Order: sequence, then structure tokens, then C-alpha cells
Amino acid sequence: MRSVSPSAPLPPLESRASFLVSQLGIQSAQRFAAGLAPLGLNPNQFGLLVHVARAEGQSQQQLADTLGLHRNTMVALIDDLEARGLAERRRHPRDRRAYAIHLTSEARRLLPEASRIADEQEALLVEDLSRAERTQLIGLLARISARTGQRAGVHPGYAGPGEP
Amino acid sequence: MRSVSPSAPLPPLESRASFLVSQLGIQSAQRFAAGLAPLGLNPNQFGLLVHVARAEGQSQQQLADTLGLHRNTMVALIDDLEARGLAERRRHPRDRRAYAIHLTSEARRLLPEASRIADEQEALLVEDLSRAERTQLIGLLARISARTGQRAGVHPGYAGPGEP
DNA sequence: TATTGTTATACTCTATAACTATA
DNA sequence: TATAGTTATAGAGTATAACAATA
Repeated sequence: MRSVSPSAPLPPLESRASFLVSQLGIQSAQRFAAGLAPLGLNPNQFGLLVHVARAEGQSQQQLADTLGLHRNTMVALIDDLEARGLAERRRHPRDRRAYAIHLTSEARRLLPEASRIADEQEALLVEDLSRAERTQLIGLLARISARTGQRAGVHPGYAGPGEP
Repeated sequence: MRSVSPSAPLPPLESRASFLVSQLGIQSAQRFAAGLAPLGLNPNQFGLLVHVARAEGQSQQQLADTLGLHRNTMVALIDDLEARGLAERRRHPRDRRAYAIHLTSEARRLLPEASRIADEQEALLVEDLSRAERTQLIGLLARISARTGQRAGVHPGYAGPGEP
């Protein structure tokens, strides 16, 4: 049993998983952004492209729901992808209010490249961990992610709360 | 050996440490911000307070260097702390251009409370990991953090690059 | 001449509300 | 009446440059 003296020194931040994960997470996101920049892509756009690729023809509202964003935000994101020639707004087959969002062939060419960059970042991050340690780390992080109510494969980015 | 077909499916994001650490890191930072809010503190202010507490009497420029921020940014941060009654600008004993930044007694009262909140967040994050697993996780993250050139105990926050 | 702190400005992100056209 | 998409506006956060006082 430990008694806590009133002037006990504060525990160092760097010994907390929550601090380390947040410190490394922001660094990792920044480096990924830098790696992606030569492709003219940012992480948000990449994440959105991935989710469009998983199921083409979704409406902007569906994509916003999946990613936990407001539909207003999705407008600008799709605008950007469209301007970059990576996404198309097609007429929705059954709802004339909505668009069906599709990838362009350029996006299909670019996605594997971006994925390769993600692999490079991954390799850099876990560089000096053994294979067993990498598996351990990913396993532990995935368990926490699943339990703390993260939608699998959805990155909050720097975006805030979704629908009210 | 694996041959990569041109239309190979993209590897799921959630199997990458870099994705998971970034996803969890941002979530962790947001939860910490929410936990700190009742104290009228945000994570940046808490981080700054910790670094002031480690060595009182530093100049704003010294603190900015330590945290990797621009001195312009430090002005507003210290302004906020001063307005909250948590920091004092005193005359620097040897340089009349500079201030010596000190904690107030209110800050000394608040810091342990904030630290307790950080402990709660930590407990919540690693809730269903065994003691051995927690040690493993922290060890692996700390190794990566040390290698990837993170200043120990310095959180990049959402702040960008420091001095040019 | 260089450095400390400050202010002003612009730029990016995000949050909110209101509008239109369809359902 | 509710929903999909859009637009406008306001607010936070941050980057840059320029300034006064002091070294």
C-alpha cells in the first residue's frame, strides 16, 4: 500500500500508454501526410477514397455516416476529390436527391501507390521491432481499438463530432 | 514469395500499427481534453504547466524551444494561463527583455488533480490488458518514441512546426 | 546586430444554420 | 414532413511578418 504525499512528484508523462499513443499517433499522422503529399493527396482524402473503393455508388450521406462526419463536411471532401479527378458524382439510380459516388480510373491507379506509401510508413515506424513484437503491438492496439468503440478502419482525422 | 496482382485488394487499414496508433492517439487526446475540461484546462495548457513545474523561472523563449513551438505561440499560451490564474510573469533576474514564468499556488493545487485525471484516462485505455501486457505495450511504444526522435514528455499537440 | 516578447494579419478547419430539390 | 446536397458565416487554431525594448 502506498500513501500519497501532498507534494508527490507528478508521474512522468512518457510512462503512460495514453500519452505515448497520442504522441506517436500525431507524429505518425503527420509523417503519413508528408509521404502522401507528392501524390497530391492528404490523409483525409486517402481515407475517403478507401471507403469509396470498398463500396462504390454510395451517397455522400452514407459516406458521411460511415466516417462519422457531418454531411456538410462531405461536400467539400468530394469537391476536392472531384477537382483532383479522383471521384465522380453520378446520378443515384433510385434517389434523384442523391449522388452515387464512384472512383475514377486515375483513383484506381493512385490507390495502390498510396497504399504502398502507407506500407513504407508502417515499416519505418516498427523498424526495430522483431516480427513477434510487431504482432504483439498490433494485437494489443487492435484490442484496445475494438473495445473503445472505434469503428474499424475509420480514422477520426482531425475532424470533430458527427451528426448532432 | 508473393506475387502482387495488379488488382490486389488494399490491405485493411486496421491491421497497420501506424493506423491504429494514430486512430487511438487522436481518440486518447480527445478523451483527455474532455476529462480535463471540468478543470477549465485544455491539454496544451496542462502540458505547458507540467514543463513550467519542472523548472520554474524559464523564459517564454526557453519554454517554446523545449516544446518545439514558436515564441509567438507561447505568448497566447502564457496569456491564457495568466488569465486563468495559473502562471505568473515575473521579472527575469538577469535579462530585462525576458519574463521568468512561475506557477501560482492555484496551479500547484490543480496539477495533481489534472494528473489524477490523466491516470484515470490511462486506466480506461488499458482496462482489459493484463499487467504484463501493459508493460509490454508501454515498452514497445516507448522504444518507438525514443527512436523516432520524439522529445521525451513533449506532446506535439495539434501544433505544427516550431522555429524556421 | 541579435534576441525577447508582442501585435496584426491571413489562412485553414470546423461547426452551425439556412436554403433547394426531391422523397 | 423528412432527407440529400449545398452554401454562407462565424469561430478556433496556426503561420508569418513586423515592431519596441533590451542585449
